Amino acid sequence: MTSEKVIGRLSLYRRLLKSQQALGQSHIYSHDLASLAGNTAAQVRRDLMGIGFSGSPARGYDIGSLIEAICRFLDPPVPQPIVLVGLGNLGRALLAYFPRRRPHLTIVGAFDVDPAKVGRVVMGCRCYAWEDMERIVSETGVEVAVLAVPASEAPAAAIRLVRAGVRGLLNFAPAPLPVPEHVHVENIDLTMSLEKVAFFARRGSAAVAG
Amino acid sequence: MTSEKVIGRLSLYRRLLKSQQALGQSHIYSHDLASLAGNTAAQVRRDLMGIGFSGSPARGYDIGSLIEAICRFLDPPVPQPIVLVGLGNLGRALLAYFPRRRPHLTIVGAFDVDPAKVGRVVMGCRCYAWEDMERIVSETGVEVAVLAVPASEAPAAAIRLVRAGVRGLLNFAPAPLPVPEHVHVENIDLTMSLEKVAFFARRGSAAVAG
DNA sequence: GGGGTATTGTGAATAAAGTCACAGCGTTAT
DNA sequence: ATAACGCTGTGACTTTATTCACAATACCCC
Repeated sequence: MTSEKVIGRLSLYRRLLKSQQALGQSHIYSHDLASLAGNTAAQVRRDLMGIGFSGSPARGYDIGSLIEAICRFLDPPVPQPIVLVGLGNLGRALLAYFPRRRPHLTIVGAFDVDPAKVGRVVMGCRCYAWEDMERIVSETGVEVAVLAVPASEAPAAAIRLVRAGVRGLLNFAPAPLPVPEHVHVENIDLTMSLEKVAFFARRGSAAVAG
Repeated sequence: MTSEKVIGRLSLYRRLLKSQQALGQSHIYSHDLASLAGNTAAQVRRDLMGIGFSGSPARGYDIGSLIEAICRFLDPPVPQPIVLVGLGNLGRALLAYFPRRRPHLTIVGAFDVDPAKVGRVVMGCRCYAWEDMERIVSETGVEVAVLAVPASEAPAAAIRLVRAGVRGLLNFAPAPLPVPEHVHVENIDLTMSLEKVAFFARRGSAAVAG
């Protein structure tokens, strides 16, 4: 009932709600949230039903308490540290992209094979030695890693991370990761996405995908 | 029958097949391709059925002709030019990531609001003036754009691109794009993906998503 | 206060995606 | 030759995801 897709949409709803809140709105209808999120009112209502949140027929949903409810549901009870593996162009862009200190998800360090990068602080994030990865990850209890290394390095890095206790990987390398059942892998395959867009741009198709 | 997801998997199959080919293999079984792709043999067979490709019961699929068949299906008949909009950290990383000259999809230029970047060549790609976007895009017949601008700029940029003839957008900005029906938008929402991974890392769930 | 209105919450229906399972067949071994 | 094997191609089925549609509800206006 709380599948992969629902989690993604809840995260999206939260961000949209925050931006509406910043605009001064206090309530929102399923219909309006749906049009911001690019889906249907029925889906919004069902998703919110899934986390047990109720609105009022007259005012819709209270934005403040809805954000709070989504946070309670999505966020870890205690802040969750994350590491970035690979400080190439993409790794640096990701550091710049993610706010230095998200409330509950913080990138606490980076690793790179290049010894020249070790010890340096890039975008406010310190780079540690490649060999120390297992030790640091397991000592600090990191359970989520972002993999931004070349495809050839990705499988080996994933194995090392999993051995050190990682249970979730955000993988930008176009390579299958040989991880055990209990590890969640989210692949972001840029080439695939670009090819999909190019394909559908030629067809007259309308779609919005996460 | 040839849905969004199938297209994504075909693109993935092609890459996996190419790498197997580079390793010297000439044939592959649905079972083996599935394990590379992280799905099931039945799904591989059904996907290939969708593009009308047949293998042999004894040898499986001929890798060379399968790649060719996927190319015929996925690739544009004539090379397709692409523009990158936004030359910040992420834009530069994307230029570095995509091979300078993919066979059928080539990034032919970039745009940025920053006048200091205009005229420069970054990662082998020339940056043009922000104001010239409509003109250049429509004159060169570009139909696909990669949006790597801040969320606040994305909707306006999307509108301008669509007006200039763009029919497909790869959008990295966490903002809904107000585009007409016929324009295909593929959203890559990094924050959402990271939150999903963090969420499932705490559960004991196994999944692979594109 | 009472009727009208617009919205929520949700069971039921529909659609989409993925899996099963088996007939058919080329290959190989005997 | 012929039998046995293991794969593909595919109809039927299962599961998952989404939409429909409507009763229940809170509010507003008169």
